[in-house]
Amino acid sequence: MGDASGDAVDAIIGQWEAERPDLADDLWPVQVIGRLQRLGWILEKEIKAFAAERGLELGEFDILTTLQRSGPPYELTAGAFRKAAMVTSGAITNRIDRMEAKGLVERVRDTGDRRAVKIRLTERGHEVTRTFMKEHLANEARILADFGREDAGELAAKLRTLLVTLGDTSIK
Amino acid sequence: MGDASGDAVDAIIGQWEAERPDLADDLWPVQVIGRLQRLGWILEKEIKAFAAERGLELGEFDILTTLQRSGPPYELTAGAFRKAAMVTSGAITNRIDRMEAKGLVERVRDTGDRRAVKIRLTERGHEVTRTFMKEHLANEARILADFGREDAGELAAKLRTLLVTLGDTSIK
DNA sequence: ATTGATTATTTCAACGTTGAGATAAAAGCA
DNA sequence: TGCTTTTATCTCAACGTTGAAATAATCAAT
Repeated sequence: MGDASGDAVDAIIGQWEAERPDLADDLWPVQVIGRLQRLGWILEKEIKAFAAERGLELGEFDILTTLQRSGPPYELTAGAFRKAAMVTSGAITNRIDRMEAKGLVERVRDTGDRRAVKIRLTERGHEVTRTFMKEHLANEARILADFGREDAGELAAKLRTLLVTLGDTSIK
Repeated sequence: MGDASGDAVDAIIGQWEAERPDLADDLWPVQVIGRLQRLGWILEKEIKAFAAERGLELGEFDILTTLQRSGPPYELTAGAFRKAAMVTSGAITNRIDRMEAKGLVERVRDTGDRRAVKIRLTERGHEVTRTFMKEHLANEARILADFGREDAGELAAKLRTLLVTLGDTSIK
C-alpha cells in the first residue's frame, strides 16, 4: 500500500476526489486514460525533438519510416499514408510537397489508375531513413532504459490487449 | 505463444523485421512506445469528438476541468495552465480569449502581483463543467468497458511506474 | 532609490492540420 | 456508349499552436 511514489495522475485524481466526492467511484478510467494521455504527450515531445534535430517534422518522419518499412519498391499511395498516419488528405498533400522539395520522396504517376499518386522514397530519402531509424531506436531504448526491458515486455502485452479491444488490429 | 490476436503494432514490427533484420534486436522499445503512440491518437480522437459534440475545443475542455478540480476559489493563473496543459503561453492566451467570449471563464486582475492574471470559472462555466465531467467519465468508462476494470487496474499500475520513471510526478 | 535581472502575460507572424469543395479518373450499370 | 456513383488527390480558407519579441511588473542588490 502507500502512495509514496505517486505520479501526476495520482495528484489529479486526488484533486477530483476532494472536489467531487460524488464522482469518486467513477474515476477509475482516468487511471488508465489519463496516464495514456500524459505518456502520449511526453513521448511525442521527445520524438518531435529528435526529429527536429535532424531537420524533420514529426509527420515527415512518419512518412519516411512508413515508406521504408513497407519494403520494395518503397512506394505507397497518398491514400495509404492517410490511413497509416491517421490524418486528413490535405495534411498528406502538404507533407509530400515539403518532402518532395527536400528531395526525400518523389511523386510517381504511372500506374493503371491515374487518380492515384505513388509516393516513392528517393535514394537520398532511403539513406536518410536508414541512418535515422537506427538512431531513433537507440533514442527510444534510452527513454525506456530506466523502466527496464522486462517491465517493458509486460506493459507491452497489456497495451496490445487494449489496442485489440479497441479494434486497432491492422495497419490499413 | 502464437500471434493469433495481434494488433497494428505487431504488424508494423513484422514489417521492420522483414525489411531490416539487422535491427531485429533493437525493436523492443517499439512494443511499448509504438503502442502508447497509437493509444494516444485513438483516445485523443475519442475525447476530441466528445468535446466537439458539446461545442468545446479539446484545449478548452482541459481548461475547464483543470479549473474545476483545483477547487475553490476556482481560479488559476495563466502560467499555471501553461504548465498543467503542457502548451505554450500563446495557446493559453488564445484559449482564454475564446472561453471568455463564451462566458465560461473571466480574467481577474486584482491580486498583489499585477503581472499575473487569474482565470476564474464563471457560474456558467461551473455548471457546464459539472455536467460534462459526469458524462466525460461515463464516456471513458464506455471506452474501457470491453477491456475490463481488473485489467485496467493492472495496466494503470504499470503506467504509473513508467510515468514516475520518466519524472512525471507532479502536476505543477 | 536606482539599476539590472527575473517573472507573467500578450502580441503576432509562421506553420501544419482540418475539412469541405473542386477536379479528375475509374467502376458500375443501363 | 452514355450516365451515375464512387474513389483518389489536390486546393484553400479557417483554425489552433508555436515561439520569439514586446510589454509590464516584481524582485534583488547595491
